[in-house]
Amino acid sequence: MKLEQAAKQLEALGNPTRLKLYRTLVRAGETGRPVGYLQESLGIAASTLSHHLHRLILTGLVTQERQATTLICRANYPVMNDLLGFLADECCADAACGPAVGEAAA
Amino acid sequence: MKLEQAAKQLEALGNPTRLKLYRTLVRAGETGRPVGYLQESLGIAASTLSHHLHRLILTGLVTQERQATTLICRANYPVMNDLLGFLADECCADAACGPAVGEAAA
DNA sequence: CGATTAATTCGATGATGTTCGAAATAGTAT
DNA sequence: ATACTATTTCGAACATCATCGAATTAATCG
Repeated sequence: MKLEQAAKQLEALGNPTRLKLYRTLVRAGETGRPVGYLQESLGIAASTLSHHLHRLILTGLVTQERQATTLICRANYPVMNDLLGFLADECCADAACGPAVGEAAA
Repeated sequence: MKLEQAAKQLEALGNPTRLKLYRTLVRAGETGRPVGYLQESLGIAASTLSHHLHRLILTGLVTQERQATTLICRANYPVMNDLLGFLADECCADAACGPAVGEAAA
């Protein structure tokens, strides 16, 4: 059931700390950011960050790759596009919506 | 801070029951749906539905209008479009994303 | 191997969320 | 006013979440 998956991803983004975290990664692009950088950047305990990262990774919104001792985190853009598509599809299934939103699902 | 507002809306949609509820309203269009209809449709206790509706209304995603003894609920499309715009903006601020998503923010 | 750096897991605590049934409220019609 | 329908609020039980510090694991380098 696709709805369950979408709900999990929305819930993952529906926390201010995680949304900031995700935004940071999205803005970082393909380069990604090391966990340590994110921790300093957000100013939270390493264990708390690890917890939030884990949740984002579980939903597929974020990926990790090791580089020696540091872990590089990256936003998973296709997953976000799927989520936007789901929302746009739901939004425009039967109803008239704002301009151009339907395009996101294409 | 716009991010806090977006996080609240995402959290509101990030629960399977509420996402189903919201989807039903979105598909109903401007006609909307009475609370009683939604309750039967979702098969949950009236008090539970009322709780979820309240959360959606607090974030601005849903509106209500009285018609005699029944309350008509409607999806608030502009709010959803703002949310999609926020996500698309974040997504495409510095990074290359999938096709056409940038259009959702226009 | 031993030391060092980077990040996660563990364990605990307080806060918040989900759900229900029962009781209360809002609105209408007789 | 009374009765009736539609919905919300209340109170409670159980589950999940957010956060931290301390202890642990993973990976490299001397």
